[in-house]
Amino acid sequence: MPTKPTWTARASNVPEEACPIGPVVDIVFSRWTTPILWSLHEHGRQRFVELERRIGTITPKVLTQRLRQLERDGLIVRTYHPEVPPRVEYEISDLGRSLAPLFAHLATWASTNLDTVERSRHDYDAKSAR
Amino acid sequence: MPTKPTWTARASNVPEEACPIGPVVDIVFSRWTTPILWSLHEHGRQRFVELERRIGTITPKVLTQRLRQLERDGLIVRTYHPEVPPRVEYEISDLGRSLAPLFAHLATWASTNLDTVERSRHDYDAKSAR
DNA sequence: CAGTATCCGGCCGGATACTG
DNA sequence: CAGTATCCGGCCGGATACTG
Repeated sequence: MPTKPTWTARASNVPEEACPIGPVVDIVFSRWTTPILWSLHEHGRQRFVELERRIGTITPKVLTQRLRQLERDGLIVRTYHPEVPPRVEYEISDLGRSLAPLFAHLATWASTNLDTVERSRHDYDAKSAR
Repeated sequence: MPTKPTWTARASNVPEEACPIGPVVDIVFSRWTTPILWSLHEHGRQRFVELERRIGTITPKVLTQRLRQLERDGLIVRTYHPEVPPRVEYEISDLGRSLAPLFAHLATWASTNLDTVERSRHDYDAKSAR
């Protein structure tokens, strides 16, 4: 859980000025969580290696860390099948699924405004150059 | 711009499996951006020190970095008044303001589900302990 | 298969001091 | 006031090798 301590500290230091969405951002948008949740939501229940391959550039160590975090937060469910070789399946939970509209909202904002951001960056860099 | 290279790299390596909300997450939810945008949205145009005090635990160096990033992305507007002493004002842009519904959505999700996350964590930790 | 163990580099953010 | 310059520690994530 990457930046959580930061938010928590800030919230406790200056409670009245705390950004109300701080804690939830740490839960939902910490690193690798969106591709993992997205993959689980799109392609359903998956094994460890499937997720690993689908995400592409994540290492097993980090994937394990993120999956544990998401499981602890209740956003995914891990099922262990005691077979040989072992089989483990991950699926999105109801709580995780409840994020779908939010993600859709974000995707909509992106498709509408991402090119505006791009243009802004371009203009800013052009001005800085001269 | 903190984790951007990561997302970009992943997207270019495995385009077909890329999480579509990756890039926008880096823009909107990179560190300190939500409290800055929130403060600017709630309290209107503010000077550097006002923001610094309101956010509470951020250092000037980091605040400058984040403000520059947000300005470059077009989410805020910086106005420099050439006086002595200098006066600089920051305000949220139309593009930044367009994030308000999204933030509201996030706040709603948080108020509905944050205690579920808390309970899940508690249960998980209790199980791990034994 | 589904991870764990170790090592390691880079980067980010904090602290501190200074400036036009 | 609104920053910049420097230094520095910690942490996170990647690479690699290994295991029940």
